[in-house]
Amino acid sequence: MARTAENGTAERILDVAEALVQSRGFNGFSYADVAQELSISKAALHYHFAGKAELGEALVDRYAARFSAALTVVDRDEHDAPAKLHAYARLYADVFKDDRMCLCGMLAADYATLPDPMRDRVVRFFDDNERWLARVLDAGRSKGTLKFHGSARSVARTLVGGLEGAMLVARPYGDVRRFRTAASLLIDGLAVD
Amino acid sequence: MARTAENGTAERILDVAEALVQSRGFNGFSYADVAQELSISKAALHYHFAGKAELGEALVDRYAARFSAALTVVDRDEHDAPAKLHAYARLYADVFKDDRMCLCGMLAADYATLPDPMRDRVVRFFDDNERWLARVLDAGRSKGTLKFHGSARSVARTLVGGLEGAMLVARPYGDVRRFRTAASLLIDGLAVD
DNA sequence: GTCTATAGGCAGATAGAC
DNA sequence: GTCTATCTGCCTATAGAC
Repeated sequence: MARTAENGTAERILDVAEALVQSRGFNGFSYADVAQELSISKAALHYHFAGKAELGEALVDRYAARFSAALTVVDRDEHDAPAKLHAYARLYADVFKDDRMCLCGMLAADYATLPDPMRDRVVRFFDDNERWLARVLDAGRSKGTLKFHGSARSVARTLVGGLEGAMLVARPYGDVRRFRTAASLLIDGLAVD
Repeated sequence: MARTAENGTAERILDVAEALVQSRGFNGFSYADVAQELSISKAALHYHFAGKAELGEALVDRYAARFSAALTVVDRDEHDAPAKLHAYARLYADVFKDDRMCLCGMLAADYATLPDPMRDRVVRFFDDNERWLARVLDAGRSKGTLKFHGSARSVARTLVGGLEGAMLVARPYGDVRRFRTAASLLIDGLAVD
């Protein structure tokens, strides 16, 4: 595989940084936090990621790639639109652990303070999600398994916002059920009677 | 009125700090930012608010009081449930200006890093909102002007989350219409056909 | 690749004069 | 009430040894 040894460390840095950003926000964690958690020096972090901005970019890239891969799996495993939507909501619910919320939802809150390259990536994440959802919604309406008013794109945006917001508000209560109930209501509202 | 002169400064501090927190988050602004904007010294800020934590508490208190007062006005001016819900959504839309989102939505993102007194106030804000909405929803269902599945409390939570999330996601796009479209879809889904 | 040491800046906060 | 001056600590980042 000719894989260099540094790969392990970079991944572990991303793992720790990701958890920190998801729970504390981009301005709520430091290189020192990551270094301490991994028992390495701050300087070592700078070897793998030039600065916080570059670490942030890598964070969103990896998160978006994983999410995209998960959507591909959903497309492969679920064949009707309602099932795809429930699987989609489950992806969000899986994120909701250890005080975490969606990485990009958190970064949307931090948006005003983010460097441009990170901003672009966050917007692209939402765009990709909306596109995927709009496709599922359109297919469901055509097949008669879903019904809704307005454009598929509008409903897709409402769903993304609704799920992100459900995580945001559920987190202070530390209660996953709060998220799941909201997610179910959002999606069941699209079911045919 | 026997109102002391310091009142003006404290209010202006709160105004500036509020705007900063709503756009940058609680960890994204500093006493120096507020001081510079008002052309006063950081030490002057500490005279009015002992520390950042106390400033944060005052911020949420004032915001919650204003929101509560606005809900009272809605109750007085609007008499059917659908109109109240639309007025409620308008309160949110009014907040969405100059890169701002709901103060408590932003603080929900920062929740893991907040001091306890601020946490309690944020949760209370959401509780109050849910209680008000649940009351409106129940009344609307009884009167036959609204229809929905599940408990009024669950739908209330879904609405709060949906609206907060709609702001969160619309902000990176700097597009109020994105928020309004989502808000309309959420509320129109409760209308009787 | 990882370390120690350190630079340079900004954070929140305090002391004491006016 | 507001100021200047200052403290302490943490932040991101770099230099240079191993």
